[in-house]
Amino acid sequence: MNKVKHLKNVPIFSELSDSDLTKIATKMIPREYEKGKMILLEESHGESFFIITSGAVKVTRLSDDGREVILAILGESDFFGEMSLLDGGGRSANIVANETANMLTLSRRDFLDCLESYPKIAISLLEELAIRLRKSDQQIESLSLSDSEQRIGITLIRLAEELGTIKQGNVCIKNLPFQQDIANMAGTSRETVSRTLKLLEDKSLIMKENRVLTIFNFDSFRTAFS
Amino acid sequence: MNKVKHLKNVPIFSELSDSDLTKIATKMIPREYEKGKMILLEESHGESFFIITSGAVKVTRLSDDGREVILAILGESDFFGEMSLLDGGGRSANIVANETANMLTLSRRDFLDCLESYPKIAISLLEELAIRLRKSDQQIESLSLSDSEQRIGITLIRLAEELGTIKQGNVCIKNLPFQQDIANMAGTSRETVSRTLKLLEDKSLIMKENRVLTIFNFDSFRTAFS
DNA sequence: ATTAAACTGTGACTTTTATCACGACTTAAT
DNA sequence: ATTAAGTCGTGATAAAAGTCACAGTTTAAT
Repeated sequence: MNKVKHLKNVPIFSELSDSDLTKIATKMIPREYEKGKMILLEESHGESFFIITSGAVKVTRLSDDGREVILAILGESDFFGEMSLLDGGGRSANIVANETANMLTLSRRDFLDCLESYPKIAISLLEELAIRLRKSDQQIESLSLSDSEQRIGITLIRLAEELGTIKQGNVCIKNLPFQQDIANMAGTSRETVSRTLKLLEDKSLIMKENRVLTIFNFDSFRTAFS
Repeated sequence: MNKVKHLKNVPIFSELSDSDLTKIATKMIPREYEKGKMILLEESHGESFFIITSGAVKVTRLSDDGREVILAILGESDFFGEMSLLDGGGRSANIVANETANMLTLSRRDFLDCLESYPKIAISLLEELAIRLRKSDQQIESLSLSDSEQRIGITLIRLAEELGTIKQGNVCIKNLPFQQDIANMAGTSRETVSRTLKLLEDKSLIMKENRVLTIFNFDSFRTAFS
């Protein structure tokens, strides 16, 4: 029962004292979702706030014809669900467990109470949303005026920041998402991802074998693509 | 000196009492910006929070080669500048007066003080950011999987919601932005906007003459494009 | 270890959309 | 009223990227 330990890693809770965290922790219910299981549905009104304690989920939107846009991949200590709690709107994103994932959940009421009682949480959450909005704007920019190679490069950077581990300037992404998922993040087709990864490998910017991708010299890779 | 009146129209202040608003209003400094004047620069650290009392501004990002992506067009009672104040990050968006505009401004310190002193403001602001994030996600979706006709349609909807007036089911956008601006919002080229507007006019979905565009049957237009 | 299912690489073809070019039209200023 | 600058319409062309098809690999399950 080390809920408090998990909470400390979550940015929006990091400024609270242990005793406050303990109080909040008692209200949080742990849940487990198997790989592929839908956690939030597009049409349902959000009812809970979720913190990921292990595993990963993908945040998607589905078009009428079934094509999927991946907005983000979230991992340990990331959270979600706050959007529908805040603005009451349904139909935001779908969230699916990308691998078996454990969560701590907080009910709508308890979540809103927290915001009222601990203004620091509200302010931290504002910071977090501001950062996300910035990232969204960057992505809009990249989708608007980059070619597919740039977009895929930027997507690899997003993945590296989210899932990668750094080793002497190179970043290693274990458990690389499938090409189709990368395509859905970059707004392009699976085949184009395949060809582009090859191209980047020919340019010696990346290396990949099976599900592991290494970006050489991450800093210069980053400046080259954004 | 009717600052309070203006503040009441701004969603994030709407829940406060007149006396609180009066207190806040004394800290706000009015400023005027002429058409074309840059209000916030990409590289500068944000120093103020702005509320638009008249006129309009456009929020843009510029790529290295000078191409512009328009993220939003803001009008009366909209606000901006809160992002850099919240996360301290520089280099978010450029903001330019699209027509001569009047603002009320609040310094970084006063703004953050407001959030601490009036938790309601923080919560309202959270709602507002959640709504914006949702819109951004929608735009990412549309950029990812729509063709240019769809994207332009969606852009017209955004413009109509922001700038339009409703008349018996039709929406009329006076002061339609130039084709180049529409192109920069929709992530396409000026020529494609020209051809597409013609196409929509041929389909009798819209009508335009000079700087005025009318969308017929806005509801069905909306469902057709989103 | 075998098999089936899922994922990937790649060529050929097609579609979409950007770009270029240029004349026509508007608008605002002198 | 004339001009200049900015904006718009439209054809021709080219480039980028999507789609299709299918064989080769990898992965996971029995």
